[in-house]
Amino acid sequence: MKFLPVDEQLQVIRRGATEIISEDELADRLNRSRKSGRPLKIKLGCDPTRPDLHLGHSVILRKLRQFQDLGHQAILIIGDFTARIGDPSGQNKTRPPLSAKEIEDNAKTYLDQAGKVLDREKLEIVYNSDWLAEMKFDDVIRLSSRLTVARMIERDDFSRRFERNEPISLHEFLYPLAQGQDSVHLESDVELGGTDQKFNLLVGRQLQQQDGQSPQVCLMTPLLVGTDGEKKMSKSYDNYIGINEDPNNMYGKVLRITDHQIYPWFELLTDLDSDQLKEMKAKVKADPRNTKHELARTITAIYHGDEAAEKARQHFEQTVIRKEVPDDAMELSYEAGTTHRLLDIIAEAGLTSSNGETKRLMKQGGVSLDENKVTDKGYEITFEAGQKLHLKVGKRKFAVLKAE
RNA sequence: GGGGGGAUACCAAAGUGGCCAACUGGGGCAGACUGUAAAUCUGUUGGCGUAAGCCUUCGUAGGUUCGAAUCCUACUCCCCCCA
Repeated sequence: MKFLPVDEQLQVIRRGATEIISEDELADRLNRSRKSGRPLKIKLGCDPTRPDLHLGHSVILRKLRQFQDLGHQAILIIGDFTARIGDPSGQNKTRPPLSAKEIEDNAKTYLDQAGKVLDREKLEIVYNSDWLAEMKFDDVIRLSSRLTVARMIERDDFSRRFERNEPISLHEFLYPLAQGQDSVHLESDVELGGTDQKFNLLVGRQLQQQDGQSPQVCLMTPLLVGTDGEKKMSKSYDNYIGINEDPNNMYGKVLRITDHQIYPWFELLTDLDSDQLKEMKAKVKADPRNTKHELARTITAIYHGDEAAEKARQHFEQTVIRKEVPDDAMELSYEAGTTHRLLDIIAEAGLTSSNGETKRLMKQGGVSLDENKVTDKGYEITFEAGQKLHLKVGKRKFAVLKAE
């Protein structure tokens, strides 16, 4: 394996990274790896508790991919054992432990989705139950003696919970130790994580050092701000864009972000090089509208391909800008001469979750037939042969009613 | 082991016998507006029903009462203080 010159590698690695502890050590390792021809071991742990990946997760996965492309060995740890604890980082609640079956299913889903970002062929996948489950109580005691309570509770997620009288279970203290033990076991050279992982990553460093290994380099990426423009992207805030999301939704959701997010998203979610990024920065200012569309298209194309991205753009223009019924709207057929209540048609098509909701929408002007709002709850349609009606329910649900 | 506090809809949080399907805020949804699915303003936010009305919901199970989220009993879970 031939490696790029160290400074070129560093340039790629640095992109979008918040902090590297430390860069000198990293350069040093890259140098040695280049000389010996041995790739670095890059560790990323994943938590198989919530299997649906979103663009927020993709930031760190993309970073791992970059290391792969530079010729290094990416190791993805499925935290099947640590998932039984639940990472307390940034949490204000104890997480409920999962069953073995749930973890297994989640891990599979996770890999399917992560495979869209990573090079699966070159990826090493390990399960941390392989070594953590083997540890004796004795080993656990020795491990937990390495960190003091004071150090633990100075973390703000713990101290905050402590101050607010929220419960902290004792086993949560073991999480960073377990994660650190992973690094010791794998003898990792670099560990990746979000900025919220700093404490955990540093524990890995400390444990390696105490075990006579050279401590891993810690690389942190920023937490991606979600579609609400405020909080980090997360499923529980419902401000996320899933990796598996269909192209139309993906495109539309990207377009929803605030203007000042456009640039960071380019930086963290796309492959533009530093020159292109610089150009983008200027573009965002000059023409936010089109630049945002470009962002939406780029991101959608990464996960669904160019063609789907282009279709998504058209879909958006059609439905949101021109407020027309999209070409791919569901079609419902009715026998000519029959009469149906619109309420029932909507219910049968599953466009709303209850008749109450449909009535509410009607009252608010959210239901229309061929561009005409229907506000009468008892509205009935008698179909004539060959008739075609465009039904719109809410902002994004469409159907074409046909009479045969 | 002892003492105290708590559990309300998606989340937070009022309500302490009828006016409670339950104040308010956040979130969601819709309308107007917009380059936008952003921001803003307005409305709306358990189910069935054209409607009158009915049904389900305030930790769980019983009870008191014409009537309970509200009172009583038991249970489950959580938090704090002292040890």
